[in-house]
Amino acid sequence: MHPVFALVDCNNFYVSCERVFNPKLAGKPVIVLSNNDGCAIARSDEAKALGIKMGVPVFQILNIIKAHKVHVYSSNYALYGDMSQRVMQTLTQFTPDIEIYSIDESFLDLSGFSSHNRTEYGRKIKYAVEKWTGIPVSIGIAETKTLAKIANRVAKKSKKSNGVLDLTASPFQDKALELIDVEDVWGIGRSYSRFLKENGINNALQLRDANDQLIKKRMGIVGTRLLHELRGLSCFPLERCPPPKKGITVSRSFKQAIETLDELLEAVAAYVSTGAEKLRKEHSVAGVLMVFLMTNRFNKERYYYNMTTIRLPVSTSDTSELIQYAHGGLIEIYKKGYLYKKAGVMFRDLVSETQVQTNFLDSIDRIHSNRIMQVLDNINVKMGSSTLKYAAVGLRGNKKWQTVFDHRSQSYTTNWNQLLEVS
DNA sequence: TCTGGGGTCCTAGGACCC
DNA sequence: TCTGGGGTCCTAGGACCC
Repeated sequence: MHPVFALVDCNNFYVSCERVFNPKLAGKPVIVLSNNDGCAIARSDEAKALGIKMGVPVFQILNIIKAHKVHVYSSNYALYGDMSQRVMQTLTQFTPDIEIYSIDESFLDLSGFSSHNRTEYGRKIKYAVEKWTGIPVSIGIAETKTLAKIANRVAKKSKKSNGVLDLTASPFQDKALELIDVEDVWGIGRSYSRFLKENGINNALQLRDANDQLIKKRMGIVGTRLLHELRGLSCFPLERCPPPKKGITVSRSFKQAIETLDELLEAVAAYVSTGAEKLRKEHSVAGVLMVFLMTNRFNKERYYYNMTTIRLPVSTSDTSELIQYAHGGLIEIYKKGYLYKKAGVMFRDLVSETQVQTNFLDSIDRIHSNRIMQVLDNINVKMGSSTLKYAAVGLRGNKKWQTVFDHRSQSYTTNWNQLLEVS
């Protein structure tokens, strides 16, 4: 029997989250910005209609923002994460066969439903999510994940489908595929779409019917699987429980460029702190630590990037220990005389904290340091993150590297001090 | 002047070994 | 002048995703 997937995708998710708590934004152009209020990363339909592209730097669209009174928000990940959980919880009420694919998308397994019930069930799901969370969603249904993605896209576009489209055994499947530009197919990015267009393949239908050898030669096994998926042969099963993370990265662009090693040491200490916190939340320890720093990547003159890899003698999630190693690495790769714009740390070779390989030369009291980390995490959870932090992060406020969010909405759902006022 | 962050998978090539 | 072949492991870079 063929599997059947539904892809539930929140419409303009970050914008929709802002709208839930500020209904006046309905029907108006709204955008949400990346860190440091740098780029537009979410746009309402009205903002898209104004020609605001995904990822465009804000300074390039200031005139559009002004002329059309676009509402601008800094990103508020605490809020979006919380709203995401509510949406996913609602979906779980409908089926336990769910794969949470990203902050705003889930695949559901609908194989058990007969074909004439699926659209109706999709409508029920859509209605429930909107009613219980305030977030509008679209649902695409098909035999493979790739086709479900396409169905979802058509569902969003076409008035007739009204947000839910079942493409399984549909006489309109070819028409739907024809509507989808090849660059909008899941798995086709800039480089592949250029190649495909050079070969006269412009939409999903032409890609489905393309020559296998041509695709295989340029896109390898990835391309072959993609063709299978478009032809209705499922290659990507539903992943009910996500596999454990392979790495954790924390990196930030600085608000202002910095030159001195001292400031970089502070920034890196801060990134290690958040990373180690994430590590402990996952109950993992890292075997490898990588540190990198770079100048502005858009300035080709005087560009510098460097990275170092540190194998830790004993896998750990201890903040102060990791800060020490990271500082060692940073000193190694720092070069004087550059204007640095970004730095970061990566934890790799993660394993569960229960299976740490101890080292016979290890001189650290790990039971003691584990207890300190627990106390630290507990206080920061209860009193707000970074209530307690390491001196290495720096005590002065107003740091050049610190990320800014000048247009942030309140943290309606996650902070007691900022509950929505009802008037 | 101003340009996000965090992931995964695949592949090619080098190092090393027998 | 001739100077193997094959396997594994690791890494860097490319491509893609949200």
